[in-house]
Amino acid sequence: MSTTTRWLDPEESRAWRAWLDLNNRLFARLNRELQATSGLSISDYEILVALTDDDVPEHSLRMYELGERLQWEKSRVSKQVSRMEARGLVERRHCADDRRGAFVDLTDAGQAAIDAAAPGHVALVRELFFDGLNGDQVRSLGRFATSVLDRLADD
Amino acid sequence: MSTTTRWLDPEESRAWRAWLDLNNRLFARLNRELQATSGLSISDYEILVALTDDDVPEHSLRMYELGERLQWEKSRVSKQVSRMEARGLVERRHCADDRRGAFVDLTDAGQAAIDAAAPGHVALVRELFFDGLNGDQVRSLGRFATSVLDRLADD
DNA sequence: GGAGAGTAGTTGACATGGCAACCATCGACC
DNA sequence: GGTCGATGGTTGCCATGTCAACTACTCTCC
Repeated sequence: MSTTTRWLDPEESRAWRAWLDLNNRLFARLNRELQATSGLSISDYEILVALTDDDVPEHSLRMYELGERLQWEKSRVSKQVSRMEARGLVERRHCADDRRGAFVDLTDAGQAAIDAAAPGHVALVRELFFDGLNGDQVRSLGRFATSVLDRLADD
Repeated sequence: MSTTTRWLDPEESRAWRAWLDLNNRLFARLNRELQATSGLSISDYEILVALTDDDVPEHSLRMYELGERLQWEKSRVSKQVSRMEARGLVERRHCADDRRGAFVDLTDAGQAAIDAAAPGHVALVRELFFDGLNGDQVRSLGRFATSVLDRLADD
């Protein structure tokens, strides 16, 4: 506690600031673009992607499972689903087995929305993020992300 | 527009998801920690860091300059400063030269808050982010961030 | 079969961000 | 010196996220 702080050296400081800056702008840009072209927010998009994942039968998930997959708070899931339900992108359905529970079902409109939004979104991610990275760099980035996630695991 | 979408391959997809996940959790963790140990949010912290930067005379900046440095919307700066002013961390001061303008001054309490918060915050950034990166990797991460930022520049 | 712990989901209070509209002032130009 | 576009800042409205409390079940164990 009383140890002298090891501040970031200039190289690290630059890298850290660039990282912060990068993320702010990247997400802001992706969000704006998504909003402008398809009326979806990043959060909408993430829900829709989760529901259209290959291993999701019937495009339907329990609330809590959605939360686990996205690593979201349950209240966040609940509110996001409410907003999207109001716009007709998903529907809640009561769970017969567990009367506390609820399913979230993708609607046709939701499917249409993700179909319309995905190509442009992926293209932008590619353009901004992956262009200029070769295979090795993608792998090393992946390793780095994974190693930080490991250190974050003890939540 | 009618071109077939080039979806992300499995490697890219993993890297992208890991990246998203990483950022969510990293920022959440840094925020929680900062909040718990010093009662500051990341946004508070960023403002205080900007005001205590070496090249800032008198720990005082014009609102618009704060916005430029942080790359924040002006309304965001205004609101954040209001909240921090209410807690005594900064003060607004009228600008004599330009009667539209306002300075933001760091208060003693603000200085004390950043002094108290910085060591723990930096230590956590180091522990979570830089540990396990050698100098080469830091540099290559920095280059990557910079290259993406360039592509984002046309905002 | 009933008490109590745990789980699924919702809600309310609050902090935060973005966008657009607004006000006041500045500055350039006639 | 007056007009008009640009600039600095604030505000309101809305979307989003967190945390903590609350409801309603389910499960375990006696």
